[in-house]
Amino acid sequence: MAATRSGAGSARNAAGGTRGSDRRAELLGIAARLFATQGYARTTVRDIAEDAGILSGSLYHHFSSKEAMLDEILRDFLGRLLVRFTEIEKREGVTPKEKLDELVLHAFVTIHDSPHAVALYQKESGALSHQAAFEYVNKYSHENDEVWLRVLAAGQESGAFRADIDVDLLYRSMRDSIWATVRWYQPGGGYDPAELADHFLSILYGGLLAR
Amino acid sequence: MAATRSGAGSARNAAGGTRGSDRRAELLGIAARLFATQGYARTTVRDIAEDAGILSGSLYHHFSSKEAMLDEILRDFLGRLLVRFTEIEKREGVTPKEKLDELVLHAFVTIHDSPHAVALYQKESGALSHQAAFEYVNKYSHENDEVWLRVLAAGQESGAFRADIDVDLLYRSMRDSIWATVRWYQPGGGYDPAELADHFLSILYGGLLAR
Amino acid sequence: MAATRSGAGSARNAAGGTRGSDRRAELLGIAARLFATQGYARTTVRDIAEDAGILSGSLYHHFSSKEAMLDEILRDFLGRLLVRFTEIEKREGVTPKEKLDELVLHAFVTIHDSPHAVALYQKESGALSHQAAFEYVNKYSHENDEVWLRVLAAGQESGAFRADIDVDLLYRSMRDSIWATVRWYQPGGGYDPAELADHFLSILYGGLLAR
Amino acid sequence: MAATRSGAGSARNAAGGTRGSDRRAELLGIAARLFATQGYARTTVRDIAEDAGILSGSLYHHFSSKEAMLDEILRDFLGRLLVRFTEIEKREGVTPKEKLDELVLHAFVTIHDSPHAVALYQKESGALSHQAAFEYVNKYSHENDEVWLRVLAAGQESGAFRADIDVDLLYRSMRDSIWATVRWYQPGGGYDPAELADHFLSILYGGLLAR
DNA sequence: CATGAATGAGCGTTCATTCAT
DNA sequence: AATGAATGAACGCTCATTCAT
Repeated sequence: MAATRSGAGSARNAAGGTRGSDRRAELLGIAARLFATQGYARTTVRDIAEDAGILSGSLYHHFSSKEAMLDEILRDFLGRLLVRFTEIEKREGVTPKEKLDELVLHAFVTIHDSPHAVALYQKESGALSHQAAFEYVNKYSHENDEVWLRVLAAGQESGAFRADIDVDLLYRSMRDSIWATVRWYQPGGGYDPAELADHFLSILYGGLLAR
Repeated sequence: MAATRSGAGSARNAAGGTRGSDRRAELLGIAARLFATQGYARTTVRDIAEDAGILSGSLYHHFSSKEAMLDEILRDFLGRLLVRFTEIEKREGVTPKEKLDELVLHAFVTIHDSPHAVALYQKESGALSHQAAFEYVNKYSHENDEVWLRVLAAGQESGAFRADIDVDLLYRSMRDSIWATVRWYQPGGGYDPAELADHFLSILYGGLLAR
Repeated sequence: MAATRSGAGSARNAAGGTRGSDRRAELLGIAARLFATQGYARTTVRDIAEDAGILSGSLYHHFSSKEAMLDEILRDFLGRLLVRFTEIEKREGVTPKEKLDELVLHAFVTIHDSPHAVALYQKESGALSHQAAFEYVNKYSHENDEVWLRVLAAGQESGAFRADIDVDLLYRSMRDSIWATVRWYQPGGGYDPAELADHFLSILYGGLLAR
Repeated sequence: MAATRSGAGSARNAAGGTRGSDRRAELLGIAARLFATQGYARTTVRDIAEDAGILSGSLYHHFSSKEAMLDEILRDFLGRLLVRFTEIEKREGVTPKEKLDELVLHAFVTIHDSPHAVALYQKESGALSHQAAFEYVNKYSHENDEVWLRVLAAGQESGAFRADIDVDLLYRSMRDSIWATVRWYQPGGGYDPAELADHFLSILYGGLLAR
């Protein structure tokens, strides 16, 4: 859907540049911020329109519905994420541990770069997962999960990671603890993504106990 | 609050049990389940009433508002939690590591016993934290945080836990990863609270790397 | 209706005195006060019940509906008033001016004795006058009007009152200005009914202009 | 307030008239009529909308609440009234009696021109006077009272009016009897405002008694 | 007599959406 | 592109009333 629309957008604007597309992106940015901050249900189309300096009816020139905005934001976000994670997994000549390092780092970088989309996904994916129109959210999520699980399993197989660990449980633990960071993370607020990744991995790899 | 009311109920109703109180509790249970499942905003009072087999107006015989139901659920849940956590921290002749074991175990037990209240809190506390009427949610949360942070700090001081770890970051990591379990945990579905606690602590204490 | 009910009441209580009747009167007093103070529509049966120390459902043991309470209050009030006004008009060997004096005095005395019923009537008669169930309010009011108009006309005929005055307009003026007193009159607050009557009549008879 | 808005309206809409403002005014007129006829509490927003040929929700495009409609009606009415009364009081080279003549005449003209606003004020001011949001009603009322009281007192001081009269009582009498006219006054129904004023003043000045 | 749980209709209000201009 | 008036469904809530206990 994101592709369809942005295709239509650029078709309309073939000569004049991507002015329409810019406006779309701007509006989506506003929507993402509000959805992330207040929750999708609590955010009204009037909130979004007001923030953009137009009337709510005018939003419908750009998007067919409030849900379509949510859809576009999530589809774009999850798509990009999967592309990057897959890229990391596919890297050749790289150990599973190094891949895990990269995955974790990229997750924290994503939180830094797209905090609203991340927060939005965290907040709403639960409610969305039972709606037919958002089937793809489950699909993307599942594919992302698979990447991480394969890397963890490869680490166990290679003997780098402890064999007595349930990778399913471990992965859920890691995932939740990494992505939940978005709730308190503030760009330029004491930690940068690399530091967070380092710290997280330091505990993960070495454990809490002193030796 | 629930205790107060059920106390009043049984005083009035010494012989026949606390029938009125039971109804309240029943309705609160339904509300908690729906709030947790669909989100507070998406749950209508008609949903709750229908589930209870009455009309929406009849709910107001028991509760003054939809918000009052949310309030009672959260207050009760957070109150109980703080009492238990504080109890664990205050235990004498117990090492910080043993206290942490107990805290983690109790968290997983709480997820098992009160999954709806936990999920509800996870979902809504963010939105609630800016509302004056739910100030107490922040207060309780903060006090719970303090218990865990003191135990972690004591562990560092005693030399049991690594000194090079930022306890704030560590605590957030642990907290998010433990409580997020509620999203997928199913009573009687392969794991019990003790297993989850053991597994979690095993990774936490020993780290992921094989030796 | 008032007669019917109070008849039924005393029949029920032939042996045991008028205990039931007292309770009725007490409840009607509370209702009258609240109707007068807040308006009929703004007063809920819960307000009345709460003021009486019972639950709203229990009111229906005494009265068949909220409207029945209003009905009984108004019927009683207007009935008594008409009896007294008629009595005054019928007095023999009394001049029209003296009758007018008496009517005015009795009006102020009524305001003193039954402020709630008066205020209630003032407030609600307009809305009631178009409802079939309250036809009798118009009837009573009209009969009261007729008494006053006959006395004023007799005064003109006797030569005591100016002949160039439109008695209809005059009566409405007097009526509104007398009964509106209830809005600010406070028993024991500086004026008593006789003073108010005197003052009112002094201006009415003598005019405002100095001579 | 109406003036402000219609000003804004015509600025936006210089050529085509104040269409938006007209709609507001039209809706306010309908509301005023219904509030006056049935009472504010008994009038539903659905009544108003139906009368205007729209749905109740559509009213909220023009007004933020039912109360806001009441507010705008009353504020506009009381504001205008105070302006006119003050204007009359301030007139130079005019005796107190002549000022009183003008005040009375203007009151009857107001009843003729704005019967709904007058009736609405008469009916609801009592209930409103205890609500913080309608504080201004008391303020305006009190200022209007003061104008009349000063004119009456000046009349006494100048020797034109009887000195043995309690102006407070007199004013309340006059006020209630004048404004209550709205309950039965019908434009084009036998009396015009000037006749009513003349008749009222004739009795007031000359008294009822024949000489 | 009174309780207390429940009804059912209706209320003021919100909000995503439509559409003529 | 945008406006602004309107829709229609739904929402949280109120309240007079009923009735089994």
